[in-house]
Amino acid sequence: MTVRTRFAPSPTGYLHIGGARTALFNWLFARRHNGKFILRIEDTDVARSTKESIQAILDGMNWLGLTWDEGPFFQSEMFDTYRKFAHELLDKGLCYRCYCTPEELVARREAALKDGRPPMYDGRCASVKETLDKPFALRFRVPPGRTVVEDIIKGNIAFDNSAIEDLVILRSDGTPTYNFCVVVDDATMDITHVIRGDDHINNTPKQILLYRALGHALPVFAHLPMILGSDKTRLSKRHGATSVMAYKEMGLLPHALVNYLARLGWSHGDQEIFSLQELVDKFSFEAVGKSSGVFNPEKLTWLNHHYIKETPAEELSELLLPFLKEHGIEAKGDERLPKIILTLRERSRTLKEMAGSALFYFNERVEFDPKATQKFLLPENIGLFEVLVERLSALSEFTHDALEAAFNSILEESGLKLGKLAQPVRVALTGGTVSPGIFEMMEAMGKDLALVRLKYALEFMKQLPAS
RNA sequence: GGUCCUAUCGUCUAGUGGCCCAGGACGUGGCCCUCUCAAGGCUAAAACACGGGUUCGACUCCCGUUAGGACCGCCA
Repeated sequence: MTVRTRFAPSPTGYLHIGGARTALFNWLFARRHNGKFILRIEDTDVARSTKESIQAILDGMNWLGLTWDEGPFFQSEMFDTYRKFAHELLDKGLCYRCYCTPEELVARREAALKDGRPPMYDGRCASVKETLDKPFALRFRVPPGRTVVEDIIKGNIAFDNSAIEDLVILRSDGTPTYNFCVVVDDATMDITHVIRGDDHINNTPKQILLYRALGHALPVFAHLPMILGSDKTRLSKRHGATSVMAYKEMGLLPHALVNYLARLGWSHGDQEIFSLQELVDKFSFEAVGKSSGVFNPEKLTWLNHHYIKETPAEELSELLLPFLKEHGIEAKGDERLPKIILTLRERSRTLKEMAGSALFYFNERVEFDPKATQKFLLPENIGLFEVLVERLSALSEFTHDALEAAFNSILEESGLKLGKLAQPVRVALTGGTVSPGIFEMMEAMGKDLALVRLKYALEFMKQLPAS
């Protein structure tokens, strides 16, 4: 039997971190076993589902590379199927008409909660024999007994059916409800492994009962532990960005997120870095932990930095373009870009950061940081800069090694240490005191721009009142 | 209130009865390297929630306590 897994988000918002991990584990397991990964949109709540959300989820999946083999299927297009199955159950007496109105139910639930009783449906319509001329919902008749969920992550979990209420499977407006749709879909789509968050554990016995009522074999269940925020409550906006696409906008590489998410709840010895292929080869539920985990943005950033350092400069060039554009820089076609990136990637944890520190390579004129100029662009350096401009102008090759040689000759003649020359030059070229190493930076910048800036700094120093 | 899940450094985790006075990674501190900032190398501090069993021997098995979390809709 071929493995079939599915990811079934409801389109009521963007793809969030937790959903992405669920999708990833489904995808990984399917790939690991040469199975199929199916995407199904659970949009039975017509009021809350939006087209934008569907697109946002698809975008998130595509960005992460979680490609699906079948779908996307939409539950809203399969209402007839659910109705058919629901009425079959009604014919068999496995469900019944419930004439209670939503208002009555809400009132009863609140009263029960207030009295400290379980807010369960009391089953009062279960014994109504005649068919009334009133709107009704269909409720599943939960049989007595015990239901055991065999979960390959959590182990066996037993539930007493008396604690499970007769759930509505078809609303009074004829639309089906979640638990019923899930079962009908997973059954008809031949899903072999239901992999989802462990917030669904309490739904599982209901679904098992529904499977049995439908006469269908059970899938294997795998309930993943939750992802928590720093305060150990369910991850939400309060904890920072939860949208997958927000991480794209922050300049994360998709594989960094994939690697991070995979390691959150799953492990393979002490290994931290995994290629996609390694993930596929090594993934197994035996190595998935049972306890929830706290989402740690710092570690994600570390991984991102790692992958930035490993990505070829040419590839990074393409990825960096939109981030530069945000600063008004159109760098497409700029041949210096790969070299520029090589100088920056050791010190950029995100693409956004990289773009931010690349600005001085592009802007017409550098913006002098007053503190930096006060400390380094001093009149006493005028002579030094004049010699430097002269030597550098004469260079036929503006490369790291040639520049280093030119600098060294000046240092030898003046008896100065590199730091004495490098810092003023750095300020002249970048406006500040922090930058990549000056030789690689100058090579990446190009001779023309470097000389323009050195000359400008020279003028700047000459304007200064002599101390 | 009920049902259910979980419990190793701040965080992610290794550990499947002796290899553990508990290993790795992120983060944090120190040192080295150094033209600044990084990167890199070395190094330090940092954990088996608690109490009972079982066993020659428990981080590992069982039971309880405590603490966290999730769920209890004609939402998904």
